[in-house]
Amino acid sequence: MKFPILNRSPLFSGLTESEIETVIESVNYRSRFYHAGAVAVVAGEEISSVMIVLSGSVRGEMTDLTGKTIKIEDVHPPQALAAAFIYGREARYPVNVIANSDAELLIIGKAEFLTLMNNDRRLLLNYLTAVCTRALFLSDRLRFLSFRTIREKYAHYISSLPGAISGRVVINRTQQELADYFGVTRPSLARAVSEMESDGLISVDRRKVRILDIMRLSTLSET
Amino acid sequence: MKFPILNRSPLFSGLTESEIETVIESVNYRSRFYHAGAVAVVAGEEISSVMIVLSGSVRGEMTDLTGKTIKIEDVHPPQALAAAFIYGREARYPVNVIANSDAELLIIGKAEFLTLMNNDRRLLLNYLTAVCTRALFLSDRLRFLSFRTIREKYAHYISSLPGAISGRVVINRTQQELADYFGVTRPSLARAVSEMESDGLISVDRRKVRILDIMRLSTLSET
DNA sequence: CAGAGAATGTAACATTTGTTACAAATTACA
DNA sequence: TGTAATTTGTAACAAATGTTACATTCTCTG
Repeated sequence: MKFPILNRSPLFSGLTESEIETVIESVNYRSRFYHAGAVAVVAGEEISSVMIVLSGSVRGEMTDLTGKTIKIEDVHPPQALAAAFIYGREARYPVNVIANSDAELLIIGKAEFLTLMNNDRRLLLNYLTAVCTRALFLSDRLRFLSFRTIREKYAHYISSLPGAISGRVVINRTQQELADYFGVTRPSLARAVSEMESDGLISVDRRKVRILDIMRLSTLSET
Repeated sequence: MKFPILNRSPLFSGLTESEIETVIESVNYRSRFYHAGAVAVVAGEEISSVMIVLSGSVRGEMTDLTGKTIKIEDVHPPQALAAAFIYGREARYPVNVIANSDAELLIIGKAEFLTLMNNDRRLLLNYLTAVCTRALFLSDRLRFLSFRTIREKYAHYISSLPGAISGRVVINRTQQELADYFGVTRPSLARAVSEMESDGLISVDRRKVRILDIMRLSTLSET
């Protein structure tokens, strides 16, 4: 098989190796090598293809007006670049894409990829699942960042956990992870939580939280 | 035609009235009436169908543990409910959906809708465009909410406008809209902007902004 | 072109969060 | 089991934002 790594790609899940090969060979794909440091995509460039990392790794990087760069994220095989944006209206790459190491990308025109999905329901469902799951994730993140105060975020968060109705929940993240999820600093989160505890809203033992005053807690989630 | 409103639905754009009718009639759809106040969907319910508002209107509403409700948004014909989430992994409705007035919803099972898309490339592309555009929108919002300070958001915002390179940009939103977009209050935004002006970073005349000190401005966008 | 309504500028004070630093408790694992 | 690393708790001060209120400037429309 030409690109064995695709076996592990969610986009091709459910297809056998030979099916993947058949599918790929049925379209006008190309693969391109990039030396370490080479620019694969410039931010703002229109998205015209599906680009899948086959080997090596690339990173997304933003550049400001002075040329200073900020790394956004690494993309490893067999992930695709900006997968959830490809068919968006006037979709453009939000970041520069640069090879971390020597890397190879599989490139399939987006019209061709559409044809592939049209011909194989599994590919279609795989892609739809990926895009919709991404939208769900983004929407979920957005909800928490939209709450004004840390107390609101925390109240909303523990209310959505299983066990909230019984009044006992367990948070399965570290405080740091939760703080990152909320977009705040850890000490600020810790302070907000301990204040909620001294206000009698909750009682906290590390990751175990008891909800003591649902009424007052929920007034925090108001908009 | 049975559901003339679908003519104006982005999901069916590019199809003639009769084509839409043919498409719809080819699957197991149903339509359901809801009296004003009736609950069409309970939050947390698995998304098993595409639901399109045909008449009347419905609203998304969140309920907290005490039963208090917060209205999230109205959905009018011919919009679909949670369109971008439908094929997500274990996708569930994030909100309760309640009829504002007497309303009619068109309901097509998601497997059936998948078949429709498989059979008509235009439907497929319409849906993909909708979902990807939504992902783009969410991702864009998320970026701005992720910046810590208002100055950072503003700097990043004006840097991304056409004309930023030439140093002159025009913001085509009201201050209030921009503040909402950033998730801050309007007076806070106004203050931040006027402070940036007195710091010599920019010069502002209502919606017209001149970028005076790109270097210092861009250090604000660091992460 | 005048008046109403919308948008913007600004200020004082309250509240919230960030920053930094360190101690205490827990966990991982050699 | 003991030690290092991680995680959590807490505090003081600085910085940023929210809140409220009002003045000013623009814009639309009769």
